[in-house]
This record gives sequence, structure tokens and C-alpha cells, in this order.
Amino acid sequence: MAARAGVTKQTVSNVVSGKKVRPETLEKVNKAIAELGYKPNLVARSLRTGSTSTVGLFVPSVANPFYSEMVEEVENLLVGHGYNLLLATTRDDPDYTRAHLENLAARSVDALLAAGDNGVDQQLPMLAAANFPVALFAWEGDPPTTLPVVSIDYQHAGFLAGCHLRDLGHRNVAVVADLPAHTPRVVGLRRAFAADGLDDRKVFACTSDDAAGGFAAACAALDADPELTAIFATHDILAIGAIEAVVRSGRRVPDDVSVVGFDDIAQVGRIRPALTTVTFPKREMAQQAVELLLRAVDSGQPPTNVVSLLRPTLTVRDSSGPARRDRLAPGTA
Amino acid sequence: MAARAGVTKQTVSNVVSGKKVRPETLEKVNKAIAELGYKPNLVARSLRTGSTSTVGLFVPSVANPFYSEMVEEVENLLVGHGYNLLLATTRDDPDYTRAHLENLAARSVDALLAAGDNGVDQQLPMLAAANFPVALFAWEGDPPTTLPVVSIDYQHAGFLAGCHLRDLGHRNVAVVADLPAHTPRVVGLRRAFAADGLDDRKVFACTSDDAAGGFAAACAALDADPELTAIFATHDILAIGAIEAVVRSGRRVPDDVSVVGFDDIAQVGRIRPALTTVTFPKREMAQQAVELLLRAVDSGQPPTNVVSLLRPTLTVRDSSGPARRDRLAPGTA
DNA sequence: TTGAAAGCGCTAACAT
DNA sequence: ATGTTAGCGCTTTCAA
Repeated sequence: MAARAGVTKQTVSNVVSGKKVRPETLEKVNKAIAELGYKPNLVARSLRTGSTSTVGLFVPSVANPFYSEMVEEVENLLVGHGYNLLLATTRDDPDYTRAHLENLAARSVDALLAAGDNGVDQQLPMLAAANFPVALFAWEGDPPTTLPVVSIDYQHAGFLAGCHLRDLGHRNVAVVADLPAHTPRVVGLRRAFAADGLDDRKVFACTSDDAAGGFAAACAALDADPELTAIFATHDILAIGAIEAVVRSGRRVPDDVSVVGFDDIAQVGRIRPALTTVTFPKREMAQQAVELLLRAVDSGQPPTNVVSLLRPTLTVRDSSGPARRDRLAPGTA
Repeated sequence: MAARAGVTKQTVSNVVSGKKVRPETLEKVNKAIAELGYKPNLVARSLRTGSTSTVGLFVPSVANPFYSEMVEEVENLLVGHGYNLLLATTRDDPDYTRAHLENLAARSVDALLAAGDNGVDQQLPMLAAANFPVALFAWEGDPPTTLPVVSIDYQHAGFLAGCHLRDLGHRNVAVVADLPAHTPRVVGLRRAFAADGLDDRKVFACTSDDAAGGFAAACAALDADPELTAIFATHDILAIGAIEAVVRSGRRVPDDVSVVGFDDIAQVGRIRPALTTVTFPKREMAQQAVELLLRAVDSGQPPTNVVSLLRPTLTVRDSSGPARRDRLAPGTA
């Protein structure tokens, strides 16, 4: 290749990376490049420079729409910045997480974005010790001080949902939750009901983190207290299962029982009843995280150590309504 | 590192890659590895061997549940075989596709799985010329002869949906379709109605490939012919929009209008009404494709040039029912 | 501005 | 079974 243009490979390298080259040399080299269809070998470049223009992304699972929407955003941003996406699913498992992490390190990725607490939480020391920038993403538990976090104010989100239900007159609310993962959402909800109190026995943990799990937990909730007027599900998929449980029990949503979800994944606004849910600024979150990371990559400095908690908003649709008057708490009517 | 164990780096290499080594040497080296926390540099290995243990996957978008479920399957399989996943979204755009392809080639990925016709179809020659195995995945158009294809018999799938509706007595069916992409599904449906014919004017193209698009197209269909008794949507998301359109128009599903979808994405079995749809063997498809590719990688041979069309099945739920008797075609009652 | 030399960390091939 | 040599294709450094 170099010989073809009558120059050294160094000059070719200069041309490819846009360094100062005499116009006539430039032309000569570009001609040879075109003729030979020369493509620089990025692996060799990576070996030499130690950087790969590749960013790793950990998610618990891509099948979960919340995460797949995140993957979409992150991929688009990375491509826009000239980076590649190496995707790995942690399956909420510390061992998978660890294996992926070692792999990424050995491959010299430029940065890593890790979403979801489970599995990742056990590898925090190793993540913090990585020799490339790492940020936590959609982190729900107590944020570690060692790593930057870009996430959502989950507790506030739960609070929003709670206020909504309380304002509608609901006093007998059950929670269908993926626990312990979603504890902050439940705490927030509980805060909204502080004065009236929310019975611990009204919190139903799901045995599986899907619609079937939400269905089962909601059935249990309805069995335990046929008088309840609202169900808060800690994410939309569980809410879909909960709605099914309510309807199957012969009750109506929202006339008899209101259901509120969490995430605002695509399509839940179009099913019947359209789901009332807490909406996250997903795009902004992805943007902040990616920029935090790439700024660190570009500067060669460790990433700014922040905890950035984006504020969610409530999206009221058709699945929530006023509590049944015959079940209002005394003095509220 | 090598010095620490008192051997050459070659011996270390042999230990790491599990070659024949004398037990005592093995122990010595392993001790040094543990002490120094030595990790082989995979980039250097890749430069030397020309292979990266990385497989590229192209999908139009990860936000679409059909593709994200595929990504999940493929990732799991690849990890199981010791490979990494480099994910790229084509956005149905030939330019993105091309850019990603050149990038992957420069990075020496070991193989590429390309899903979705749009954008990819324009880069077929370049894909076929790649110096690593490439397979087409979830390919709906006419399969090219130059590349192996692992896909679904989309036309048969449409046929299944059509037979179902015809058997239920439906004669006045509208189609809500993402065209031209989903033409084979429509052709299959039409074949089921061959005798009775399916009017071209009953096919409504969606202007956007989401629930809003399905909603709009279904509204148009209902306006054009208030007497229709069934709508076939070429995928589930469109079907969700179509159901909304039917319900908003004051009709009931399935009593007045049946709706049948396509894909069986997660959750459509749990919404109300639970969607009747055509189910794909996604896992099998992912398995076949990944194995086809990895077999080629392992053997160093080009992949077997097959067209493997998996057979879908019909999943009947609540969104389809008998045609209204007052709208049955004459002689069918 | 361009050339020459060195080396990133690994493995293939051959010699011992 | 282990050591030696060479080189993958690039970029960094220094010399011309």
C-alpha cells in the first residue's frame, strides 16, 4: 500500500488521520487508497493507541422494553459520536457481570455504562477499579460514592404516583412490586400516604418480574382485601398483569379499582385502558450518561463524580380515577 | 510477566491457551499470573490471529420489541459460545448499514447477522463480498442467492391468519400494513381468500410503523367500509393501534370487528382483548442463525448457503371471533 | 513535510 | 516441552 503511492506507511497514516501533508502527496496517496481499496486495520490501531472507539453497555435484559428503549437511545448517541456499542446482558447475575467486565477490560473498551442494580451491585469495587471510565445508569439503590450515577429520582416517582392516588380519594391501596429492587418506588408511594399510613401487609412482592408475576400478586392483593380501590404496580409490565387480574375478578378499571404503572414504555398509552403511569425522561438520561462518559474519554480524566437524578413526571390516562365513593375513608367524602 | 515466572512469554501464551505444558511449569506460571493479576490483551491477540470473538448484529431498531427479543436471544447464544455482541441499528437506512458494515470489517469481526430487509437490501453486494461469514435474518423479501437466510415463512404466516378469519366466516376483511415491507404477509392472507378475492382497495398502508400508524390506517379502513368484520394488521403494534381505532369508533372487539396481529411480542397475550396473532419460533430462528454462522467461523469455510424458513403457528386469543351473522356473505350463513 | 526505526502484546513456526 | 525469532498493521519518536 505504502509502496504503491511511493511513500512510507507513515505518510499514509498521516493522510488517513488528516495530519498535515503536502497537497500533491495527499493526492498521490488518496489515489493509491482508492485503487487498492485500502482500509486501515482498526485492531492494529487499537493495539497501538490502547483505545477502541467502543463503549460497553450492561443491561439486565434486552427483552424488557424499559432497557431496550435505553439501548436504542444509547446506541444512537454513541454512533453519533463515532463509537461502537458492545452490548452485554447481566441477567441480574454477579457472575455474568464479572465475566463481561473482565472481557471488556481485556478488550480495552473506552468506557462502560452499567444499567440496573442487580448483579452490578456486587461488582462495584471491580467497576470502580476499572482502567476506563464507568458510569452507573438507571440505578435505583443507594448510589455508591465511588462511581458517577445518572438515574431517576425513583422515590420521587413513587411519591408522584402516590399523590395522584391520594388526591383521587384512594385510601385503600395495594402495591404490586418487584422487591427488593423497587423498594425506593414503594418508599416514595408510602411517603405520599404518610398521614394515613400504608399498611405493610398491602405490599405484595411478585414472584416473577413479568406480567404473570403482576397478575398473581394482584390476585393475591384482591383476595386479601376485596375492598381495595387502587393498585400501584412498580412497573408497567406488572401493571398490565394487574389490570388483567382486576378485570378477571369481575371488577372494572378504573371504576372499581384504579391501576397506576411505572416507566411509560411504548404502547401502554394505547392499550385499553390506557395506562396511567410515571414517565421518565429516558432520552435525557441516556444523553447525560453518554456525554459524561465520552467527556471523560476525550479528556483522559476520570468522569465527573456526580449523582444526577432526573425528575420523572406523571402521565394520567384512563386506568386511574376517583375512588369509589362507597369505599372512601370516613371524613374524606 | 514472563520473567516473573522465569519462562518466556511463549510459555505463558501456552498456559493461557491451554496447550501442553509440564505440570511444574504450569504451576509456576499460574502462580505468577495470580500474583501479578495478569490478563492477556485480547486486542493484541486479535491483531495476531485476525479474529476477535466478536459477532456483529444489525437490526433496524432495538425499540421494536420484535427485534429486541431477537437481540436478547442472539446475545444469550453468543455469550454461551464465548462470543461478544457488537450491536448496530440500521434504522432501515442503506447509509447507516454501509457505514456499520465498513466499521465491522475494519474491526475484523468474526461474523455478521443482519436482520430486516430495509437498508440491508441495498448493501447486499457488499455484504456478500465481506471477508467474514454473513447471514440474513428475519428476511422478508425475495431471498438473495448470494447469502444464507434464516427466516420465517412470512407468506405462510399470512395464510394462517387468513384461514383463521375465513373459517370464522369473515368475508369483508381490511388489511392494515406496513408496506412495502410486509407484502409477503399480505400475499399469504390474500391466498387464503383466493376464492372470494380480497379487494386491493381493502389494503391500507400505514404512514408510520407504530401504534399511531395502525390507528390511523384502521380508522381509514373503517371509514371506507363501515361494514367490515375483521382487520388483519401486519404486526402486533399496528394491531394495538387498530384495536384502539375499532373501540373508539364505538364497535367492539371481537363482537363487531375481529383483529388479528403478527409477531406475538411479549405482553400482547395479556392486554385486553388478548390479541390473536401469528407466533414465530424466535428462539429456534436465533439458534439456527447463530449456529450457522459460528459453524462457518469454526471451520473457516463460508457458511452453508441455505434458505431456512421456519414455520409460524397461529395463536388464537380473544381479539378474533365469528363474523357478525348479519354481515356474513350470502350462502355462508 | 517526510522517512526510518521501534514497539504495542500477542502467537505461529521453527529450533532446541 | 520450552526458547528463539519474526511479524500482525499501526502510531510514536526522532532524524533528515
